[in-house]
Amino acid sequence: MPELPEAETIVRGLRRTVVGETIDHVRVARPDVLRQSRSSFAAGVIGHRIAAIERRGKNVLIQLDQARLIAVNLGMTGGLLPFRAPPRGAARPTHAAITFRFGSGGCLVFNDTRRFGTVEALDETTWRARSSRMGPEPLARGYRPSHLHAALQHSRSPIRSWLLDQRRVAGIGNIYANEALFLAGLHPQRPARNVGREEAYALHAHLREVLNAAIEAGGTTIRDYRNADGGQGEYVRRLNVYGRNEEECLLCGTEIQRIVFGGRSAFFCPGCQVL
DNA sequence: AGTGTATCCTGCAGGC
DNA sequence: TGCCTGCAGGATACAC
Repeated sequence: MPELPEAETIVRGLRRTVVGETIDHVRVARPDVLRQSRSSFAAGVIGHRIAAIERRGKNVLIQLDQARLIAVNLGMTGGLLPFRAPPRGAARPTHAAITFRFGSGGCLVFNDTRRFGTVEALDETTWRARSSRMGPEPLARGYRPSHLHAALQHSRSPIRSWLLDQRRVAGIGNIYANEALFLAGLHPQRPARNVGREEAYALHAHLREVLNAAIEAGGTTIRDYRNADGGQGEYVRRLNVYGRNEEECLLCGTEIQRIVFGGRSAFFCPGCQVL
């Protein structure tokens, strides 16, 4: 589910609600989302204060005191829901996997229907090593079009697969990869190394444009995704190709096509994106 | 270095 | 109504 814009929306919501809270207790309802034993996870979080909330790619980072943090990968259906008091009745999350209880009486729930998400307590050093294996942040000021162009030249893989690889660029998933490729006029199966300078520059600009616009819209809700307030992402209204197969291209009227490669659906306009 | 396939899960839509 | 198939914002491991 959540890509960079959805993770960013969640991060912004949590900054307003859970920073400053102290974790008094943790309930692990679904141990399979942990990447470590229940006991080392509990030992790594209990008694710690939440100092800040950050994002790296699609991961939400809950920064704790004493150089520790909780790294949350949201997977396909994961979400982080803050509550001022223990939720009752209809407000209760449907698939609570981990619940962090605060000294204030509030709590933070990692809710994940399919449980492809992961939650892990780490120290900063371990996280930094992990983070160094991920690609650059596409929205970072220092990430230039020339960097994208240069990196593309090393790979024969289809550009859509290249964009989904978190080791190459961090945070891009299937929705925004497809949308940016449409705006840049690039066929999803175009070999990365064949993308010319001008095209790479256009892709860089459209990637940023799509990600920024999606953040502004609060993300994209297809079915599961909800922000920290339970609201939906409005970017779904601005999708040009994702999920629009057999509909007309909004630019040229050609029928949007769906193909499958790399185990994922790709959506494109055969008129605007010629291989 | 690629690709295809399978795996981890649940839920929903569509066809019959 | 119910059963079946296919599909899903992700990540990884495997064989070829």
